[in-house]
Amino acid sequence: MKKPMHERIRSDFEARILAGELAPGDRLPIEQELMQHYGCARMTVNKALSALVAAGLIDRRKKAGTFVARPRVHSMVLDVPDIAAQVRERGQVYTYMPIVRSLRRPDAARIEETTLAGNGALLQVDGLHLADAVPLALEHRLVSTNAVPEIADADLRDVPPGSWLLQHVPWTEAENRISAVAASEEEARLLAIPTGAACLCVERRTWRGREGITNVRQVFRGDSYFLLAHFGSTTPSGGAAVPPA
Amino acid sequence: MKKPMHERIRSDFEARILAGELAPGDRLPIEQELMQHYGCARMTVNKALSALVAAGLIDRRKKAGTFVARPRVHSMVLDVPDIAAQVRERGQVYTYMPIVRSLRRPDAARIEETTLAGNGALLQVDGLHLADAVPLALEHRLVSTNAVPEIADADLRDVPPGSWLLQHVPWTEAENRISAVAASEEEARLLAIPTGAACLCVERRTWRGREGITNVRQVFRGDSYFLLAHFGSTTPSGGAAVPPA
DNA sequence: TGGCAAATAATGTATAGACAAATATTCGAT
DNA sequence: ATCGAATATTTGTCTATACATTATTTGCCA
Repeated sequence: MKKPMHERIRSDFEARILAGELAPGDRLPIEQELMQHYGCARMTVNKALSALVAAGLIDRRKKAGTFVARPRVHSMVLDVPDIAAQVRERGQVYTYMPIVRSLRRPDAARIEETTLAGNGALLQVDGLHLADAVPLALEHRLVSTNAVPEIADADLRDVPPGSWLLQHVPWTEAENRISAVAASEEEARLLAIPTGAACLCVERRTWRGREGITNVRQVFRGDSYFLLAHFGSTTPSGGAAVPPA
Repeated sequence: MKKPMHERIRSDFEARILAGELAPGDRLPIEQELMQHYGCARMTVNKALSALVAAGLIDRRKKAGTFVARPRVHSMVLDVPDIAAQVRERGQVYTYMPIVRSLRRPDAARIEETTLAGNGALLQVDGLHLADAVPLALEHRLVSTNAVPEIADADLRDVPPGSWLLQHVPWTEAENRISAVAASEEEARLLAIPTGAACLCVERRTWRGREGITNVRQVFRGDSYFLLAHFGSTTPSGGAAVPPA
């Protein structure tokens, strides 16, 4: 319980804001009052309030004062799946089935391919993720050989390329686009579902600094998979896979 | 150009880390060296590095030093949208069309309803979100009147209940379940899509402390909507809606 | 009254110094 | 050589003070 002073001030106000005791728009005491109330220096108060600004809980304006911010976006933590690990965690047998592996030039008609490849080549790796021998997700991946030249020699027959990349290439930035799509005829055949069935589609792009590393599109059977995102103190299990019916 | 010193130090290292010049695990100079290099006081260096710690870009250990953090693989930030704000941000006209509003006892057969309501009543609010008069999402919401007694008197004819709740009730914990579903016959009719079409489904539960506030299920037209999740420093726009074709 | 300029109140940044806390390293005793 | 204690290094916190910045308010003047 011997938290530092600035942390105590910070969490005090965090708690009061989250509890609704301080409503959006309410004004907080000025730093002078707070340093008297807590019996500390102004720099200490300032550090606490700066942290709340960084967290988006309050706004501060010179001469005007400090105010509780209006909540805008709900930023939540999304647990991005490592499919293999997740399936095994459920006690199922995970299998990866390679479909396509080809080293090629980017298709000039596709902007995202030329953007990713730069002046180099692309490795395309398609495959199927299975849980207990039942298709779970179809993966289509492009890797920039500029960013990851080693991958041309890697053995990707048993290891899914996502796991291989995680081991070998650190990334600094990533973006996921999550949508619902109807299974195309080919996707449906590979996933053993009817054409047009609802599937969860995750498209992820990964960078190191400005340089693109890999783009991947994963199509999950809609009846077998969902993603979990949460916000708060309790940290439940990560993303979750539901066994195919 | 006249950025404050601590901000200059912070962004310097942010840039070098994101560019890959400083790789995960690399050690940064100690504060003494940095204050000499930048010609400033140690508190200023410390403030800059503290900000990078808060951003998750570096780790610091006493006596050991400061190191570039390994990117957390599993968790990304998901920006959960306020639908109305998002649609307006795209320059479209947002409309909310109420469908059902009923104050009732929880259905004893549904565990999630009794759990949410406690010993109080439930307000059920169903409605349709439209962008430029085209259906975008169908929303089914339950609100605990124990947690939010004021909502019984609120005028929810024009304001979607999600926006109203955002303004009036802060929450401390939330969980999202994201999946792909096929539109039921009724959903398809309201969304003006074929029965069975792929839709993105977001089911969110929200708490303040231990007390449940609201459960909501939003079904988005799959051809019109996706979610964005992000990891990294550059913070682009939040979740995004695509105009219906 | 209206508009512009000065005063003022609040936050923002920075300093030098001090001590606390944690942990890697060194050194000593077994 | 091994374990444990002492030491040194590095970050963490806090203070008291100073001046800069900015937006609000006041007040003067037309």
